This record gives sequence, C-alpha cells and structure tokens, in this order.
Amino acid sequence: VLRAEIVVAAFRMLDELADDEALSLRAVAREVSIAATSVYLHFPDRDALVQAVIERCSEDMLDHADRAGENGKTPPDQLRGRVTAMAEWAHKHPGLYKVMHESKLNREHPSPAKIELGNRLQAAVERCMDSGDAPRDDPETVTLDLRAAVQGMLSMRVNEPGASWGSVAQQVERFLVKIVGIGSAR
Amino acid sequence: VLRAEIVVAAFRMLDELADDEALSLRAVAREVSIAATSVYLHFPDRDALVQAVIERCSEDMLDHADRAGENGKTPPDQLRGRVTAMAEWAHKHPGLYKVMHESKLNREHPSPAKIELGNRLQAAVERCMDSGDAPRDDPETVTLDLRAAVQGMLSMRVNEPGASWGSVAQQVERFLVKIVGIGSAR
DNA sequence: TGTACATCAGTGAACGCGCGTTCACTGATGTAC
DNA sequence: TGTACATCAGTGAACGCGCGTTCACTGATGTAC
Repeated sequence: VLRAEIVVAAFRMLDELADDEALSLRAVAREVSIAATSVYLHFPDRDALVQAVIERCSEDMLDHADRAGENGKTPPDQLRGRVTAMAEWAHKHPGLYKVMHESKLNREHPSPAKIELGNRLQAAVERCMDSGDAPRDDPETVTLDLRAAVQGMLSMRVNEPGASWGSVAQQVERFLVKIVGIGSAR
Repeated sequence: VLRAEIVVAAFRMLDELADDEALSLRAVAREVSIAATSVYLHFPDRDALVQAVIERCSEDMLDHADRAGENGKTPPDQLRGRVTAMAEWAHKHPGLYKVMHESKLNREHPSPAKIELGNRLQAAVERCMDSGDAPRDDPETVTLDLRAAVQGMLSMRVNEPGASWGSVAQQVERFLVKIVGIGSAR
C-alpha cells in the first residue's frame, strides 16, 4: 500500500469531518483496508498524517491560483483570477479549508505553500499598482486588508453555509475596487 | 451546585481549548468538583452545555458592543466603537471566538444574540449614511462586506497569533474608510 | 411537638466504545554463494 | 540450479485511557397531619 493512498483517504475524510481533531488514524486505516499499525510505516504519528494532508491542500490551492493568475491578460485580471481561484477552491473543499485555516497544527507548523500563496497575492497587487490600474499605496498593507476580507468572506460562507451571502464574484469585485482601488482614478 | 457554576467552568475551559469538540462533560464536572452525572440535572446532554456557553458569549459580546456604541457622539464614532469592541472581545477570548464562529453547533443552532449583533451593526452603518458621514449605498451589502473584513481580520489574528498583523485600530480604521466610506466626500 | 411520608439534588458504579501507540510476529521477496 | 539467509512491508493482539450516558441509589429538606 502506497503512502499516497493513505493521504488521499485522509484528505477525503478530513474534508467531510472539517476538523483535524476528529480524524482518527484507525478510521483512515479502515478506509484503506489496512491494519491501523501499518500507517506508522509511513508517518511517525497521527499529527504527521494530518500535516501531510494540509500541505497537499496548500500546494493544490497554490497551483489553482497560479494557473488562474496566468490566464489573466491585465494585472487586474490576474489578481481577480487568483482571488477567484482561491474562493472556488474553498467552495469545493469547505471542510479542508477549515482544517487549513483553523486547526491547531496549522498554527504550530505553518505550511510553506500557504506562505507562498500570500507572497504571490502581494506580487499580483503590486503589479496592479505598477501598471497604474490601482493607486500607489503600501502593497503589504493593502494585501493584508484584501486577505482579511477574502478570508472573512470564505469563513462566513464555510461556517454558515445556510445563510444568504449573495454572489461570491460580486463580493470579490467589491473588495478589489474598495480595498485595492482597482478601476479608480489614478 | 448552581447551573451558573457549570457554565462558568465550561466557559473558562472552552476558552483554553478553543474547540467545542474537545470539551468533555466529565472534565467540566471534575472542574466544579461534582459527579459527572450531576451535569444532567441542568443540561440534557453535552451539546446543550456548549450551546449555553456560546449563547452567553454572544450576549456578552453584544453587551460590550452596545455599550461602546452608546459612548460615541457621532454616527461614525458609534460604528467605530461597535467594531472596536467586537475586536477587543475576540482578543480577550480568542478560544471562545473560535468556538462561537467555527463550531458545528453554531452552524446548526445560530445564537439569537449573534444575529442581533449583525442587525445592530447594520443599523450603525445606516446611521452613518443618514448623517452624511458615509456615501449613500445599499446598507446590507456594505455591512456584509464590513463584517467579512472584520471577521477575516480576527480569524487571522486568532488562528495565527504569532504573525505580525499590525495595529488592530489602524486596520479597523482602514476598513471603515475603504468599505463604508467614512470620511469620503459626500 | 412529633411522626410519617414525599420530593428531588446529587451520587457512584457500570455499560460499551473508539482511540493512539507498543510489541513481537509473519511471510513474501530479493540476494549471496 | 539450488539453498541459506537477510530484508522489510504489513499484521493482530494487547495496553491503558477517557469518554457520554444509564441506572438504581441516598440522604437531606420540606410538608401534611
């Protein structure tokens, strides 16, 4: 049995559970039809398995954002593409989005891919300023505010899926206009 | 033993655990020096106890926001006061903030006080528009965006307390200017 | 005032459960001669 | 080609643990007569 099979099963189960603490090593082993002890051949302990899943998620999300960013022709399109891709990923895997952002493991061992996701978002913001599509401002501060808004938007939708939150695309657009200043007079 | 003692102990423990699933009825009983079964005299089951704590939190937060709002002289001051009070509450009880916003119980049985918190925030936004301190716009949409930004700001700070997020007051101020339009030309 | 009884907050033992992790093991595959 | 041995992915039993909930109970307090 490959290590990848275990990660895939854990990935799927964590998405349903939406809570890293709720995932049991034994349940994963059961899912893969393996003795519980066999998991230890690939991971030193339960937490390492969860870590591996989180890292996989971050890489996947980074990948989606990069691809969407490359498709944009203008800097604002690239930025919008990145943000939209992140929102789509969260909408597709709400449970994993929660695990990625809210679990204790994330706090202690931040995933490299997640940090890179932040860096590239800031780069996209800077490109908008350089091209004159957004007013010049401190890129770090603007990106921080944009990230907060987007994370809050997703957190609300993921944690209270029943409520009526309106269109994601429109809310993203408002954030780009209001926070980054896309489309405003230069 | 009073019901209140149990709630207070659970309140304190949940703030430390920062995860509703991690709170065990037995641990609460131990904390209050009571037989585990005695908790059932006041609550039908474990979840009801957690619910009670969440409701208490929401009411407390609502209370703080109301008081801070009443201290403001102008509508923008009132709005700023409300938002700042919410941020302060979250900073004081990060674990409970997580439980309030991220737990499964919250999703299934939304707390009345939390809904009221949202309504009164919107009312404060409307007052800014009425007084001409903010440009007229759809209050519901503006409030939704403001809530998302604030929730994201707090979520980032609560879930990754180690990072350098800058001043809360300044970030709140930026949100009020950029999202609500406080201080912009009418 | 004294006695019998009802009420009811609180108890402790017991249930069955799933968990993470350890340990000595098995049995197939590959290698050395 | 045949034999002895090493390697090592995978196993199953066992450990001790804390959990939510049930059940029949106790023992103090209050009430009725």
